[in-house]
Amino acid sequence: MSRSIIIYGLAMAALLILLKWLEWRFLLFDHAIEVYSGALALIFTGLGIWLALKLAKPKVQQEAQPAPKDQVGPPVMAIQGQLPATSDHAPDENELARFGLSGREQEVLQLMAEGLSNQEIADRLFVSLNTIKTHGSRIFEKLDVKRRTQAVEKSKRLRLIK
Amino acid sequence: MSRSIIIYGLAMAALLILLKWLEWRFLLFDHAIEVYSGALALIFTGLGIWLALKLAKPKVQQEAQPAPKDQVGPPVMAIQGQLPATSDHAPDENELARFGLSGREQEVLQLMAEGLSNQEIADRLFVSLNTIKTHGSRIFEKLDVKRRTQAVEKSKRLRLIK
DNA sequence: GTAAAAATCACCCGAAAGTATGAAAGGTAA
DNA sequence: TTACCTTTCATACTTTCGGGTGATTTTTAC
Repeated sequence: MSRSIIIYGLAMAALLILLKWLEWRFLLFDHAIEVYSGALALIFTGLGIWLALKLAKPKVQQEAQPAPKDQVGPPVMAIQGQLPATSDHAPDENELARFGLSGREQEVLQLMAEGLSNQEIADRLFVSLNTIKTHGSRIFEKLDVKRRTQAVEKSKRLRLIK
Repeated sequence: MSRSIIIYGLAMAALLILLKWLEWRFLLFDHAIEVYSGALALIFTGLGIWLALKLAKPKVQQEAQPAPKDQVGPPVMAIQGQLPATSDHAPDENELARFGLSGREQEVLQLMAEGLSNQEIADRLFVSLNTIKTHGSRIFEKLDVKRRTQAVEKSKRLRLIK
């Protein structure tokens, strides 16, 4: 993205230099300025379109390698050795340990992932709403996310929960 | 869309006229041409961006509507058994049609699933927060859920989104 | 060209989520 | 016993979500 801006700047500089050259080259023309203007306008319109598409496109940025969906092959060999044979629906213990989620926190996270509200989770676990909020904050902190939706996305992607 | 092009044409004309006026007004400056060029470049870059945003909007999805005919063939069992012939990362068109989500709604839903807040989605799609809220309400209504977490859970389970 | 659908935006308001801070009880290990 | 962790709960506060309503503009379909 920032690269696009740099490229844009370079293109702008190059075109202005080109303009300068044209100015010197064809100074004779009376209406050169109009031609220049039109060409400039068209060129930079195109540049703008390109820029807009560049900037509007980038959608997903992955900051972590999604855990391979299949336990096949000789995986990239995790950060700290691992035993691959995890079942399809069992949380990855090693990944889990990486974030240090306590048992209760995992429970809450699981229920969050199922779409329950904090109040519903509190009722389900027979604790107060405030307690769930506290757990929630801890979870977000440990997973380094800001919202429950992010926590769910990340924990599912990393197979922390089923 | 065609109106956008007309507006673009008019804007270009107006700006060239403005340029002509500036030329007459400040002809004294030696480096006026550079200033003009820079201003023109910036203005038309902006115009290009605007144009791109206007024109590039309805470029992808759409035409997801032609399936009101409920060919209730294979869908329901798609949860885990064998997903229909669709690729692993492509939404299930049949399921999708069942809920009648529009193109924009699918986009918003996808971003919700990635953990973005309404404000972030609004920024990403270059629309207002209120618009995203409206889309959200429609999505929840169509999916028959109450919260975004539920919408994400359900749509992922039914493979409405990747 | 008109009608319908989709997309956009606004305002209000209550509910839910999340932050910050503090604290108390119980279990565990050094 | 002390130190630490987990779990529980509370109050106060800010932010985000989501419902309801109404509206305009743009696109698409006929």
